[in-house]
Amino acid sequence: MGTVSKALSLLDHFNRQQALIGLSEFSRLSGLNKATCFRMLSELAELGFVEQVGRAREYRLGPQVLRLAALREAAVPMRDAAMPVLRGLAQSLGETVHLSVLIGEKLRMLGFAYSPAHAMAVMMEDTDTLPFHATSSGLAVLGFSPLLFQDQVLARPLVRLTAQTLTDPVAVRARVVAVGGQGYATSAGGFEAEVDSIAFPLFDGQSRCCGALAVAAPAARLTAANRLLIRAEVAKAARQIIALWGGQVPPGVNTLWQGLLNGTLHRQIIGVER
Amino acid sequence: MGTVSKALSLLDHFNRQQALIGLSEFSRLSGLNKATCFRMLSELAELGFVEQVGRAREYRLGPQVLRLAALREAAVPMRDAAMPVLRGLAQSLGETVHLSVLIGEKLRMLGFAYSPAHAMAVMMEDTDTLPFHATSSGLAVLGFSPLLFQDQVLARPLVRLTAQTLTDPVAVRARVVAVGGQGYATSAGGFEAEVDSIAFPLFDGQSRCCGALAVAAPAARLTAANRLLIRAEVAKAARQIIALWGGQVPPGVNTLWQGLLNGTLHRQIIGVER
DNA sequence: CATTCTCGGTTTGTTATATGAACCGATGGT
DNA sequence: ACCATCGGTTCATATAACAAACCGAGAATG
Repeated sequence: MGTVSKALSLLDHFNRQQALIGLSEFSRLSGLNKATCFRMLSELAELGFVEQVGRAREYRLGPQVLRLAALREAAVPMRDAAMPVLRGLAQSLGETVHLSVLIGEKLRMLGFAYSPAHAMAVMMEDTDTLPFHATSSGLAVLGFSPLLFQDQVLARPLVRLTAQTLTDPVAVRARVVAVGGQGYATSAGGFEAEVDSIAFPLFDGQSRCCGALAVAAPAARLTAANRLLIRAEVAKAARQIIALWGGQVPPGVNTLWQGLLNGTLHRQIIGVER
Repeated sequence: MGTVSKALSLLDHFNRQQALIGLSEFSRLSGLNKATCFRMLSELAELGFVEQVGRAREYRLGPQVLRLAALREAAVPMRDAAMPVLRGLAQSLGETVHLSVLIGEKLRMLGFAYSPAHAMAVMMEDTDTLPFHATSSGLAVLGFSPLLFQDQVLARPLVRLTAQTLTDPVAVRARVVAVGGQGYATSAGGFEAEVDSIAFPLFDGQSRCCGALAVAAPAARLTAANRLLIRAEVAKAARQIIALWGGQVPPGVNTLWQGLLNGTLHRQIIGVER
């Protein structure tokens, strides 16, 4: 691994829980020598990627990332474009919604939206990187990614997070194939006990899968009827986001999704008649 | 300069005009060897800081910066907090407003807001780094920075941008001292001909100057009366932003600003009476 | 008040890594 | 057919990163 990668990997240790990290802690977290960490952090600080704050001279992310993000959004509106859709979806479903994108070989959370509808909701604060094998988002992405990428991911150790987590590559592969056949993915308690989720893949301009949109809810609230409604709404929102991003849904997937929408439309009409 | 700095400096060549940069162009812009650029960009790409796009495999900023910016904003709301104030100010004044922060030893633009009030407005698209000696923002920051920092900045070559640009360190130093005495800075055509601006310094929690809020307008629209109104409004907005950032205006500056507000209040009353 | 942590930061010889000139095949314009 | 330029690669060389040991300061502990 090159020096640049090491330095920038330091930034990966920041998360919503741990916004402040000291030098020694960086050394511990990264496994790098303290002197190495120091030099890297000094360089990062000089460039504004981190800044030192207060009493203990701990480090936190610096203002430079804001500038770059603003530039990126000006060139390629992505987060700004998607967030309103997320918020709308969270509100209409009354459940937590989150959006993740493929960065390198990791699936990373780009944003989320809560609903105030219920006192109990799935929290996403501490989730940064989504395991492919244990989340509906991960399965959704795998389901529409090249076989080569699937193999790479499934070759990595599949960590057990709950009693329900699938840790057998063969079992996961089967799920991935199923996802590819139905156009979306579901997960039941694989990431956190009693939390189910439904995820739809997102596609870029070349119809490559580049992320996922997911709804996560307490298993108890996901009745069969709810699932149908949610599935349809998330599909619609995923379509919106893909459109906003200038993406292109692969034809095969498109027809799969059409089916879902029609089915729901049908049920909604029935619902009105009742 | 360390490798990390070099690699991250590559990202500085992106701007709103040039969102896509090829390998050779990077080499030219940065003065680094093409092979060096390639390796660095490859590493940056792997981490998602840049991504390669389309036909010519050119590079652009990647989604990773969005993630980091979202984290930073979650920890230290800054841009998100300030932007509404900028927009409000732009609207109420009918002029372009911009916000810059000190990153390392550079003053970099973090955001701006336009007003639709006039067909002719000052554009900020292509401004990335503000020269200290040639902008009101720069002078505002210098006016409230430690002497050591002032010296460092004034020791650098002072580039002439327009016929009005002050390029004599002694003259600039005099302006800086004056700024310190009046609590804000003005600039007339020093950055771009026929563009005047008024800037107020911003302060962090330790009362250190960390940026500036500025209004830039065509010189013709800045009548004496307008200047007074603008000065008061920008002062108010700067106060708001500082408060939102958890900053602290130094006592001396605070009394200076009080004077400005009172003066304007007086004039506003007169205006109403007329 | 002395002891002992751990903290952020620094030093130094060693070694691994970044560097840069030349090169390659592809592409596109003339 | 030519030439220029593109993104990307190779390899000997030199530079910059590395790890361990060391500092002084501050907080906790006795």
